[in-house]
Amino acid sequence: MSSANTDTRTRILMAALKLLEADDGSAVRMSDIAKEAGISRQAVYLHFPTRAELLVAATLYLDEIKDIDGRLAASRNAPDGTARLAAYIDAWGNYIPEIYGVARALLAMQATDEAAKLALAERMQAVRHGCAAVVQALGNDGILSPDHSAEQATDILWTMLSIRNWEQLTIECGWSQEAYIEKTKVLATACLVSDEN
Amino acid sequence: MSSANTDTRTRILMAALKLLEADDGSAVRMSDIAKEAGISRQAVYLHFPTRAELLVAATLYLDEIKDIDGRLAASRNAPDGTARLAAYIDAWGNYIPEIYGVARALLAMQATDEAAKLALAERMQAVRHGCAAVVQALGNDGILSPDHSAEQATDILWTMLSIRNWEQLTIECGWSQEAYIEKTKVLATACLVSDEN
DNA sequence: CATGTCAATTTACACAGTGTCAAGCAAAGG
DNA sequence: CCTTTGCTTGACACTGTGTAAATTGACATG
Repeated sequence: MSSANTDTRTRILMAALKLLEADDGSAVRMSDIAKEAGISRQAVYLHFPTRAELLVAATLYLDEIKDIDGRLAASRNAPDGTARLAAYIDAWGNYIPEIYGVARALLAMQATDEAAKLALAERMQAVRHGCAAVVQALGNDGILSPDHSAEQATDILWTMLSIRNWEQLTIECGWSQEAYIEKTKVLATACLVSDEN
Repeated sequence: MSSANTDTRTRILMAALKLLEADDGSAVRMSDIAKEAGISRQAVYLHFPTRAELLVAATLYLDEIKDIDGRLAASRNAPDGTARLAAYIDAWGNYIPEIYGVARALLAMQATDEAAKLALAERMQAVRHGCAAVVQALGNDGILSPDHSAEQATDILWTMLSIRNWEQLTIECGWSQEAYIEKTKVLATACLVSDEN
């Protein structure tokens, strides 16, 4: 039946997420996921033809659970460009640690697997669209730095908000999540908002 | 003989670098390197016990060839903090594309291989030291932004100059190398240099 | 009740890539 | 001439992914 089908599929995804959120995300094997889900390794392949597709499905499932769309959408209600920038950094920046385990596995896979690469690129493009909207709002307020075109400003914000940068600042440099958020707001403002005022 | 030994070892490293600089760096296998060097796969293992150690040796060899130390040292002669920041971004930023192939392979390996991870971390710490020196110079000139401690400023510059950011801006966003260098200078200045003056 | 279907199982296997091991060979140097 | 050094060939173990075939158990429908 379709519901039992969905249950097993969901169990696999939950098992994958649980393991990916543990310390070493990239080392999760199909057999580990199967064991965690309480089914055979081959049964996993009945639901997901490849490891890459399982990981992609896991990220989509995670987005659904965490309601990333709703959280990012909240930043669209901010009254002006500056508030919108801050709200977007809050929403996305605080989302990163929740998806880091899965993202890390996907990030590692993209080096070798084309499917993983495309899936990740697609998801990152969604973030880029959010950045473009923020830049647009800054432009509408007339406070976008004249140093950059809208396109360049989007590239800059998108790069500042990359998962890799979050990883480097929090995990490698030891910044707290709060410090990361606050500093990123300050830096993004310094880079994108014109200072005459 | 020791010289013949060194010759073969060097041939292996040159072969590895040649392949790693080609399009898909992470897919270079031990057998590919052996073939390129004109020796058997097993002979490679006589010189390098693991793939990770070969890659690490390749980066060290590349640094030697490209004289990274000399190039980074040049920035130490800059007259003031601002010039030193610009010189450092010039030196390191223009070095990145030359080592990108090898760096990418090492970056991909660090997800699974502890040796690769440590080697890369060590090399990146060298860059971080350069960043710390630049921040120190800015501090001596009294123009370091009061928003950040010296440590934080170092973390920020180091993160801005990461290979991942170069990759995202030039390869994914399509910026030219010149644009990357110029923009990075502007952004680093906006983030680190206090604007009262 | 018989039949078909569908999920999942077990077992087995193909394949790629890393790393190990053993035997042998060719050249240089005492 | 004999030993050492550097490399070769060939075989093999191991891990992890993905494929395939035969089987079981549940359940629904004629």
